[in-house]
Amino acid sequence: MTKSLASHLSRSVEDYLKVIYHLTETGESATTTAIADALVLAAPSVSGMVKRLAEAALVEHLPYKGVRLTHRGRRAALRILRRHRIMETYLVSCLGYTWDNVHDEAEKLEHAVSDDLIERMSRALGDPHFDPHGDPIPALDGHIVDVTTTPLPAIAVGETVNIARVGTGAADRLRWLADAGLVPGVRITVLDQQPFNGPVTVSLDGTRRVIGRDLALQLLCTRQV
Amino acid sequence: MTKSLASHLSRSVEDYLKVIYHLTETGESATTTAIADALVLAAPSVSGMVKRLAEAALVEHLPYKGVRLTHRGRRAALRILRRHRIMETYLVSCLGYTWDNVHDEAEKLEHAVSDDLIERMSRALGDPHFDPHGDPIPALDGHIVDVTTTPLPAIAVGETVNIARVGTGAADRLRWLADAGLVPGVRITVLDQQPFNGPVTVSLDGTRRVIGRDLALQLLCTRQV
DNA sequence: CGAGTGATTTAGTCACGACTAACTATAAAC
DNA sequence: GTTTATAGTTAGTCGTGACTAAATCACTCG
Repeated sequence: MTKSLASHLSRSVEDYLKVIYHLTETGESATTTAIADALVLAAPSVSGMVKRLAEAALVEHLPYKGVRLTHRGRRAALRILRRHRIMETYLVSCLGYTWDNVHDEAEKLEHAVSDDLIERMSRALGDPHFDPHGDPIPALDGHIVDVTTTPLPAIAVGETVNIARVGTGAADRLRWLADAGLVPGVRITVLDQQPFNGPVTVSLDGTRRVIGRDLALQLLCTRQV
Repeated sequence: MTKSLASHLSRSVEDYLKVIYHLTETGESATTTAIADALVLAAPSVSGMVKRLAEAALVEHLPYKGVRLTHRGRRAALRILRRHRIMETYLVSCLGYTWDNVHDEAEKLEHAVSDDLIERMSRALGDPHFDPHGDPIPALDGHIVDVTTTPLPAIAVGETVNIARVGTGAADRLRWLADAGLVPGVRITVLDQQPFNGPVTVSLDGTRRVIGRDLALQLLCTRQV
């Protein structure tokens, strides 16, 4: 029974929380400018909103230092993340979207759908734990699995790994990867690692793929299985 | 220099257009108070918005008289109506909603979904022409079919008709009707019409149903097969 | 025809969430 | 340790879209 006191958070507030969560999750600190950059807003707008978020007890603000989500803020952020990822998965699995064009649609819908609808979608999908990009879907209780992955360039030649996750949202890159068959779930063997940030060569279903450094860094792999 | 437009109408503007369309469609005149009542707003709020809508050339405003949609306003309203009805149909057909609880969800989503998504949903449904309540779904070009219906109390005893449409959105009434099997598409024969606004008795698949006056008025029927 | 009533509009506020301009804190450079 | 660049904050404004209070229009009734 979710008595979300934050009965209703505005669209903007949800966007801020999502960005703050993402920044802290990826190790960056959630500074005013980092948030402003991510949301494409002017810094003073962020300063103002941060103050309101702090008043609403969604973040703790250390002036001139940055912000940290409170427990409530984190719960709210995870709820939005769940919506976003379930939505993306649903659009891809049930409505023929491709993983490179779901993001924008999900971005708008995550603020509009009810909890009920999200749970219906989740059920229709068999309650998945990962979205099409391999990102973990937070559970209803806020629990989110933490998969340890290794970027492809750090995998030794000869090793066989699974692609677990793709760390980019850029549509053109995603399209290229999909065309090459390099999607979460597939198994690849590293055939060659060129030095000096050179490309990686892998074998996928017996065929060779050469992957540039930038892209290879976005392919996050797991060793087990 | 109020230019604004087409590109994106705000959520509020869309709601106003929808209500104005609905009012004029059902024969009522779209006066300030009628709009205010429908949207549960204070009259001055409506006055203000009507002015803005008129500046944006979405409505024509005859002060103290009421408002009429312009061609552009009508097109915009029909686009939203299409979204709403496709959405309702999709939620019922694909996500297990019942016709009495789709309205609110569709109400929020109609403002957030892209045209692309709506068309995907429409295709997934086989491009339906009617929503679960029997309301016609406007086509992409704005064309909307006009089905001539007769309220059940005006059908003569002995006549057999089809229920084409249900003219209420009230969840409790819809639930009762669904339980009784009185949904769009079914064929019924009028067995009795009590005078003085009394109930109507019909036969549905050989079983009898007695329907109170209020509800019977909401059942809009067609005679042709 | 004038008074009254109800619908409508104007006037003035408020909250939200963006912006620019200008000020201040922190940290790095000499 | 002062200077300076950069990041952050304050102050003030704007647009949207709601509100209340007060004025105004239109129509009906005596």
